Amino acid sequence: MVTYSFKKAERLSHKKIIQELFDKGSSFYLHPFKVLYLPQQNPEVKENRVLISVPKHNFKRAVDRNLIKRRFREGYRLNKSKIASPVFFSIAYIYTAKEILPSAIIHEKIILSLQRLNNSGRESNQKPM
RNA sequence: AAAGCAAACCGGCUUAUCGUGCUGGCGGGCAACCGUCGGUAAGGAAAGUCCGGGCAACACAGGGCACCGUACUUCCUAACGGGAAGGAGCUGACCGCAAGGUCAGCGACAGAUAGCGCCACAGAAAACAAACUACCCUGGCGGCAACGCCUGGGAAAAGGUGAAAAGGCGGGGUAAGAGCCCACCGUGCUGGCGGCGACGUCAGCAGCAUGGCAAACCUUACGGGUUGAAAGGUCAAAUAGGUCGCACUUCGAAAGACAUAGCGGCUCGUUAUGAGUUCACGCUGGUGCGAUUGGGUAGACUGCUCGAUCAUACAGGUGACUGUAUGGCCAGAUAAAUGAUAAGCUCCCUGGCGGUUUCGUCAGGUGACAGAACCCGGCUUACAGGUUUGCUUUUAUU
RNA sequence: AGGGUAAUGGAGGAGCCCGGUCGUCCUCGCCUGCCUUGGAAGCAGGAGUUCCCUGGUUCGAAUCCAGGUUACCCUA
Repeated sequence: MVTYSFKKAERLSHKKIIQELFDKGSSFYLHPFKVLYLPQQNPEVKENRVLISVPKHNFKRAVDRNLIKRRFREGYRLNKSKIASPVFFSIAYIYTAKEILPSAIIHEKIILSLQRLNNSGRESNQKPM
């Protein structure tokens, strides 16, 4: 059963975890995103946690920033089942494009980024073994 | 009917699938939470943060100075720099021979005889006025004369300069002139009447001595305590500390391993005094675990949404607004919910076709400005399109 | 959420408080000429600015007032 929900637990909101993610996490660029990720150490966490950030510098109006965040959340919600990694990640998406992209493109890019995450997830899982 | 302007109001709708925050019922779970069925979920500006108030904490004898703000009058209001009505002024239109009147619009509209200061350039002169040209008079010289030159005086009427030239216009008067005198207008003062008042109006007096700038300083009147939900309150991990207990170890023959004060490099060391123990000298430490405690960090909860509330009706008031009655509950997020996709409808625009004023139909496009963050009242700014009302213009019909 | 500062030739700055001969000045840059075999330096001359925008006050605004735009900074 594929669930399309997007609950609070799947959102990254703890200051310390975010700080750790930005300090230690790996990253890659995939237009229009910069993606940071870090395998989670806490064994109680049973799902991936994600945050989306849209710089105020690029989008002055709050309406535009909200629109991008909503399109991202929608795309992530529909495609998150494609994550097939054995470890759970903290993920940060930073929207680096200067213009507002349509939903279809954002969704497509999210799928691509999730596939790359899967690859790095297998690697990090094999290393400690 | 169309176009323009102004004001007020509105600011897409429906369905399907998936999903989000808050919340009620039921079921499951120790709990966190999960499932399910319901309810509810952004704006007219939520924006800019330009004013005002509530609320909260702290401060606070009274007065003055300084600083900041406001500025026609009366009223509305919790309050305001907001609003309403009115006054005076300016602008425009219309009516009228004119005097004037009506309508609409506009504005930070106190004081320049309280003081100090500034008024570039030009111009003779720019603020206790002033004689460049032209004007008038006296005297002298030249000349037949007209007149010219020089000296002394009168005079602000004319010229030109300037943003502004010292009340305006007309008449009298004069050598020429001058509020020097007079009428009207303007200005100032006094008084009567009307108005709560700004002010209006009438009468008298003053011959005018005293331009502008206060959005320069300033004066007068009135107002202003400071800080803002990151306020404030409650609970409270971790870490270090205080106290108590236990265990181990160290010192000592034993008691026991305490108290007070000072100093320093202040979780500790050292000095002094006391107390305990010993005849006396001397001695009066440390580690670990557990319990408890004050403050309080991370974090959580609260503040947090029922209110100067909304809708309707009636009443009062020219109006802003107020009162009464009945009914309603209308976001509470916090790395920050209110969305995505699809279809249809509707509105507007463009084009084609049929009718050819309205309209119908097909295809395509478009739907703005913009996202609550403690809450209200305003102001300002942004805005596709629509509705209503008023005014103006044009066309058609009667 | 609350608060502050700034905007002037191509670049940086002064001028603003207290309005006028201010689009004035300084440093660098640019252009032309001289000098040099040539270049640099130097010398002489020149061009270039809606003083962020829109209104208002005033005779007159870079300067005073109001509203707006943009940029930067501070408060956890």
